[in-house]
Amino acid sequence: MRADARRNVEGIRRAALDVFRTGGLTTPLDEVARAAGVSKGTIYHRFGSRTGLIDAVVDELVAARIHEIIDAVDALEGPLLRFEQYLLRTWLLQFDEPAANDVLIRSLPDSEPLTCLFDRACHFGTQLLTDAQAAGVVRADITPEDLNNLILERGVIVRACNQQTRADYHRRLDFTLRGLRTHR
Amino acid sequence: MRADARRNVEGIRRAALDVFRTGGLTTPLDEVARAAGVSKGTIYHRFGSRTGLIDAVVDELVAARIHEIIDAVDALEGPLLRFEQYLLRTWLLQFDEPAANDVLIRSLPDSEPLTCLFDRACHFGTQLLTDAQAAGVVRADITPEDLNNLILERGVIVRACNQQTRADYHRRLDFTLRGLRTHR
DNA sequence: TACGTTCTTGACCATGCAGTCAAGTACCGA
DNA sequence: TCGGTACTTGACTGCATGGTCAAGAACGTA
Repeated sequence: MRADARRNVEGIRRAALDVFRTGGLTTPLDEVARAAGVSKGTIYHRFGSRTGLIDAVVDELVAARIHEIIDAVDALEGPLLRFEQYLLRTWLLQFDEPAANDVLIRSLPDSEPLTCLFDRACHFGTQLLTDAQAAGVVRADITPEDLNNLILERGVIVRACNQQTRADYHRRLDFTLRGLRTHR
Repeated sequence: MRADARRNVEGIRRAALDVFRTGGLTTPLDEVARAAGVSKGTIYHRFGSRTGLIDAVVDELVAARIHEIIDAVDALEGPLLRFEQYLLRTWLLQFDEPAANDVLIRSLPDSEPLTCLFDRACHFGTQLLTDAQAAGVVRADITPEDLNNLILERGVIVRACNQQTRADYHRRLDFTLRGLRTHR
């Protein structure tokens, strides 16, 4: 690969990271091209498709964030705390990072590393749910699909041009969490 | 107005009711035109704009449904029951009638009758919330804006190509409702 | 029936996006 | 320095939408 081509590929990757970070993975590729100082054609030539470009950046962009959550929650004690913190942190990530949200709600043609990432998170959540239910602190009638749906819903909400402040968003998450606990 | 014109206006209105009922108020006007057996131009000539057409059908299409809810809830006793039934019925309406949902989430340039309809529902909800809070059965930290937001969120969710069955949707609404009640 | 007025048509413009490719440009080794 | 190959460009097609308007069709009255 020629020197200028290598430079361009790196430039596009960096531009994509930047643009996707703030705008999500569905941002028009023209914007990435403009940010990288190349033409759209170059992106397609180098990465094949939007999906190809996403694959090339998704790890650096999103994977770390999701693994952070899993690790942080894994360090906590108590089934209710673990379950609720997992949801809470995921929901906040969805608010803060449109790109992570796109992965979590699968708003894209499933690429391989993306699907893998999603499945890992999904599996972890299911385990937390099961544990919390076994301990009797979370409603027994919640299914793994419900959990999945709770994250999906939040993603859709965040996406639809959210005008609420982060503080309000955060405060309201507590309403939803309370509805999942068991009560006498 | 000529006889054929009057016939067309009626046909368009009926087609719009039909098409909007199933597809929501943002359905392409070409579809309405096709269903009415006229060209798109005729709709614009007769109703001025999409908003004009909506104004001409929104009452027959949506107003009745929303008033039904208000009346039904108003006949109930008990602040918690009233509050929860209002939310529940509204959320189900949003699932069942995309057009009503469009009104509730204000996904359109606000036309006058539409705004009026929305405000009425909003005001009624606020009253129910206040009553329920005064009775101590609903969390005191919920604001009227939160209530509004709960409906908005549900609307956005329903809109984003919902694959869940009505039964699942209904079942999951209970999670959210539970989160609004007071608990020791 | 004939003609002016009302009405309708559908091709047209504009916008915003994905994705492609022939033609032109830039690199780099000989 | 030169030439061939690698690379880039940006104009193009295609699609879906909202909305417009000159020209032709239909009505209904005289």
